[in-house]
Amino acid sequence: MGIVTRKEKQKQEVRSLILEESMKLFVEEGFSKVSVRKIAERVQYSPTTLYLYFKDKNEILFYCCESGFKKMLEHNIALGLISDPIERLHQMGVNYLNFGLENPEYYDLMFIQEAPMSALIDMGAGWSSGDQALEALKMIVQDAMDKGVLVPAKVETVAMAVWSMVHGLVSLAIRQRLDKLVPAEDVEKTMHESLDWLLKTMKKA
Amino acid sequence: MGIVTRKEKQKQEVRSLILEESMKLFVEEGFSKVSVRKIAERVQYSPTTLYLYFKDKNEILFYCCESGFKKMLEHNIALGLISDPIERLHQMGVNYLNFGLENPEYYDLMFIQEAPMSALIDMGAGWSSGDQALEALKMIVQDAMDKGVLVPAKVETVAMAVWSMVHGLVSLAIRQRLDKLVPAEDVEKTMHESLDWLLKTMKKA
DNA sequence: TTGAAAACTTAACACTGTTAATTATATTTA
DNA sequence: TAAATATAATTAACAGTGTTAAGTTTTCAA
Repeated sequence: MGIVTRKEKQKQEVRSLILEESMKLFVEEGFSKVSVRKIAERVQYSPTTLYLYFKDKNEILFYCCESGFKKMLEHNIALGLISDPIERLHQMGVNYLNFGLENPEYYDLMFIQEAPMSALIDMGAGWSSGDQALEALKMIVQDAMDKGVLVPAKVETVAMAVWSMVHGLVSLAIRQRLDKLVPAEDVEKTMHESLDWLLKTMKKA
Repeated sequence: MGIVTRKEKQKQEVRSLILEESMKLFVEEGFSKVSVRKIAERVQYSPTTLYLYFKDKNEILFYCCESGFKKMLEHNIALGLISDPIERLHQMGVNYLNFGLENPEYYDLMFIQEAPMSALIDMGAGWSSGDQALEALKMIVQDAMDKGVLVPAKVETVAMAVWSMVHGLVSLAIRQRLDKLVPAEDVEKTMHESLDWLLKTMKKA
């Protein structure tokens, strides 16, 4: 349990502190409006110290996304209880919409911003919790086909369609593009109607 | 012919010049990497002069979007020839995907960036060409229902679903999120398959 | 030709992400 | 315990950003 591991632990604590405070700031003010100096002030370190723990601002953001995915997975824990795959898929979609609308800044970071992905590419690392969520989606689709409640098709194709649809809804809503289609006060309701429509439509008659 | 109108015309020319060069730069390098100073250098004016023609950088971007929509509408001129509404809707979707994939930076400006919309809100102005495109979409959906090839539903709901789906596909692709679902080289093909799937699925049996 | 109005530029402010060089703080060795 | 070393954190600086206020040049009418 040498001294080396204790130091390692301290280092991890500083890292976590930076990530926590960064996340708070990102959610409060949005990625682009948060500067390294602002984060540094919050964690009571000099701005340049952050560069000893992270390669750059993008990398900080990237690690924040991981916690966003965990938050998202929490929304889905109760999902396993639903046996009907279509119903489960539907609830998953509802959760997705709710997560996006309730945490627009999180959602922005995770799915709209360019930065996290370029950080990922620079690092050659994986996207573990993100991949996990996608696997869950694919499994439900597969299950639905196996149980014969969905017209057979390539799993990836259908999964992509469903994901794109809910992502499209959330990201257009977040960027205020959906007000162009229906009055602002009806946006949320219509989003859910669109999701309902899709699920009803794709369900095997 | 008054001198006042000639001056007005000159002013418009400078405006157009700024917009043209800005658009080129935005497409070449992406919005966030283009600075006011870079634009100014291209148009051979001092940076501050741009502020005599536009309120701020966002407003420049906003006016650039208009030309993006015109570009998009061009993709759709041949559409009127297709009589089957589902087929027409399908082709519209294909055009949308192609436009997005061929002009990712344009697409980014028009549908992903936050800036143009906040400029619009500041101005209290409309989104004329954008609205136009959405009207076209709604009309096709309406037409399809009238002709009985689509299960009746609220037009806005279906239009939102379709738009969200294609937007979701393009925006996830642009941000490299779809590589997480299928190998990068299969992304484009699978996107089209997803669109095909949606159209086939929603078509009244 | 003078005076006013329009067009444009220079200088500056308060920021940004990031790097190199420097100082302070622990830890290890003699 | 004192000196040497390695680690951690800082200061100073660079080159850039959007934007504003003040000053200058140009254009045009009286």
